[in-house]
Amino acid sequence: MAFNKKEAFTIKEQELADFAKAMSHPARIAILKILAQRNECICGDIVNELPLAQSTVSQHLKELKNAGLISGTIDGPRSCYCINWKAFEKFNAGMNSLFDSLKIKNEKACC
Amino acid sequence: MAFNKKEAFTIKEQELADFAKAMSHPARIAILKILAQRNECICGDIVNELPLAQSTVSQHLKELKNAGLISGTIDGPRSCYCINWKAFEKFNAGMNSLFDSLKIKNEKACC
DNA sequence: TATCTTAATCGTATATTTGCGATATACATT
DNA sequence: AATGTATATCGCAAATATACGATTAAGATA
Repeated sequence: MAFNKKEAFTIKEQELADFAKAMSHPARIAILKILAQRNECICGDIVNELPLAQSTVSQHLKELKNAGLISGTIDGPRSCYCINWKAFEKFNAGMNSLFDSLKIKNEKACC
Repeated sequence: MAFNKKEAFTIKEQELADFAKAMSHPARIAILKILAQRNECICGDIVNELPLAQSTVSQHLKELKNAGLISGTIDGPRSCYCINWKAFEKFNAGMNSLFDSLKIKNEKACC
């Protein structure tokens, strides 16, 4: 019964939801934080910083990459990841367009 | 084996992730959009606007409420929901503090 | 009181996510 | 060539999320 109804919504709604989903786990927030704090690209040092197995971290990195929030390049035997800054700007823009109307009408809210 | 490792991360990381999770489904984005566009509180008209069963919508509303993104009050036989504007400000602040460092160092990114 | 309307909750089926160990792959080093 | 190191992927188990119909509860109306 639990068929996927996600495609019944607009592309914009789905995109915003996908962004949010990519950030919906503390491990992935932590990864983004690490990437943001170090200005050089990081490979598997991330694994050492997190309380998770290597395979699990790799999986989280893959999800962030699929969502477009980070990009990764292979550098010899290791991988290098960076934040995709433009993706976050897009996310921000989507959020703003969602709530712009609210900012104006906010004072009329009843609960 | 898939024990919940979420509590191994910081409170801030968990809070940001919880926010994101609440918005990680297009139906919930759509609900927020409806609440933002109408400046008066909405009850179950939301159900009519969405391609989902009443029980499913109710479940999504509950999740948004648990996450603190909306508030709801009972008005006779119906329920009235509103966006919790302060919650979104907090979310925004959390996002900004996550990426402030990146804004400065961005030009050094290597991939 | 009997009935209707609105919305929450329960029970259930299915889908997706999370996490790990094991394995595979790819480059480096000896 | 053999070994070591770094990472991705596979396969599996457990946990969570999604969705719906049925039921319940509470207020409104006949």
